Amino acid sequence: MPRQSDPHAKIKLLTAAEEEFVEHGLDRAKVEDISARAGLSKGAFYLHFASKEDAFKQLVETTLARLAHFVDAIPREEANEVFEDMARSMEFWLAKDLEIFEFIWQNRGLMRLLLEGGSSLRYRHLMDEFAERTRHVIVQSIALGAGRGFYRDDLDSDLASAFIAGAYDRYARQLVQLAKKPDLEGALRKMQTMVVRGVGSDALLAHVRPRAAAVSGDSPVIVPAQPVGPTRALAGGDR
Amino acid sequence: MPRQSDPHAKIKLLTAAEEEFVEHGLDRAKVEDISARAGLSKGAFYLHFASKEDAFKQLVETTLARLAHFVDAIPREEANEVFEDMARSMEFWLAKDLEIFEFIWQNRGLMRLLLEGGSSLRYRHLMDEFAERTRHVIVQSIALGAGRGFYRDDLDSDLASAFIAGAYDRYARQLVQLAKKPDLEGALRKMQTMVVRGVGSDALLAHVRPRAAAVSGDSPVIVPAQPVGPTRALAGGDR
DNA sequence: GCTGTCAGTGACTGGCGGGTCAACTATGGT
DNA sequence: ACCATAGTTGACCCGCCAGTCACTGACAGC
Repeated sequence: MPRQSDPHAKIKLLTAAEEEFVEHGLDRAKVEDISARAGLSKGAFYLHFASKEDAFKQLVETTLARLAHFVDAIPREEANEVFEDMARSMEFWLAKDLEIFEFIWQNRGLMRLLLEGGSSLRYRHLMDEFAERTRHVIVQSIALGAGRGFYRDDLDSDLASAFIAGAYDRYARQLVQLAKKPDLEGALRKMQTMVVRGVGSDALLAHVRPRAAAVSGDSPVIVPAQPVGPTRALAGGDR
Repeated sequence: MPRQSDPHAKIKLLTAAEEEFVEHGLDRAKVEDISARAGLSKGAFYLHFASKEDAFKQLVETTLARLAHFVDAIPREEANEVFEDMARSMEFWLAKDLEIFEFIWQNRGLMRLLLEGGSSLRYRHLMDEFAERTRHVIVQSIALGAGRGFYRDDLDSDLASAFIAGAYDRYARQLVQLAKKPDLEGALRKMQTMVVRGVGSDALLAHVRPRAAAVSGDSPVIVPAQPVGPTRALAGGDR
């Protein structure tokens, strides 16, 4: 049994590959550069991966799988009776959001690549699949909340989902660009407040920042600079 | 003066190029395929464009310039006194949104490419520039509205902008995927309602779907199927 | 009809980079 | 020491495609 293979080789290659993909996108990342960055040769790369795309797929699939794991857990937990209580329900969702966005932060390089689409059009389906799967979980999860009068009854479900998804989606896109980790919990709490104001029933709304806002705790920032208006739609429309 | 050039050649090439770019992305679109689709030869392509990227830049730049035109017009129009009246102000914004989304619909092929990032990472800056420019216009435009008490004073401006931009951004992404043109005005009106509920002051809120919803006109759809909940973030998936 | 010009052509070139493999090297067993 | 085995290397091969250019032929003017 002569010569042992470097047990870290594959990990080093995956790390290097992620960095190169994030920097240049799938198409323009070069296998030579990936192996060089890992301190190995081109040949070594092909000992561990069938092709450049194979490495990419492994990266993306494992990341999305781990992300999906958080989502898949929801239906089970939701059978719980906490959902009879709106306040506790909101806390549950907040905790879920926090878990998910924490993961996004930790994997911000790859997530940025996926969200910004540097993975060439042929890989959109991976993201789409994940999205569809998530949507399905959400639909069944939330049916409960709907029955419990959590939401306004005059909503257009397509638009409301665009509305909610858009807000969190955009925050995710913003997050992966940051250099320093922000106060995730505070941000998600505020986001939840705005979303609930937008689509929640009056009953649910009562559980959100009960009355006046500026009491003490988590600094409701008053910012005259860059106020907000009903446009900015579009593209990277904001920072 | 021998031989006239086909006056439609460049237009045919641009059209074909747009289609190929939309289908395959910048990197994988082939100049041969573009010219073939235009019914011309590869050589003809290079009579009109310095390179493949040149054609791409021309397409993107002209489209973004036309889009920016709508946005740039806002500050001038906003000097108007309609902005003293909240209801008229909302109608103004709605009209603007409609104009912009109408344009997006008409150019959905290219917009899809830009939003989904099939243009290789090196062209993000074009979109980013546009976004930054838009942001600037919005900031100065809305400063007015803030002074007039249009918005809640406990907003975190970064998050509120993510919230608003996200909603419209997501709707744009959804729109460019559709095969059939939806009722844009109805959709944007509902979106505005949700957004205003999320960030508007109580005063502004009073101008939105005054009281109960289901009166007559624009069908407030009640949809038990796929209800909506505070999740779906993320990529197409939303929280 | 003849000629000069120039839009348009498409075979060809060059190089880039994904993927291969014969040679090389480190290691453990005898 | 020497061999057998398996990990590692990087020069090489080759397909692909952006970009070139000598050539073709349509057309205007005479």
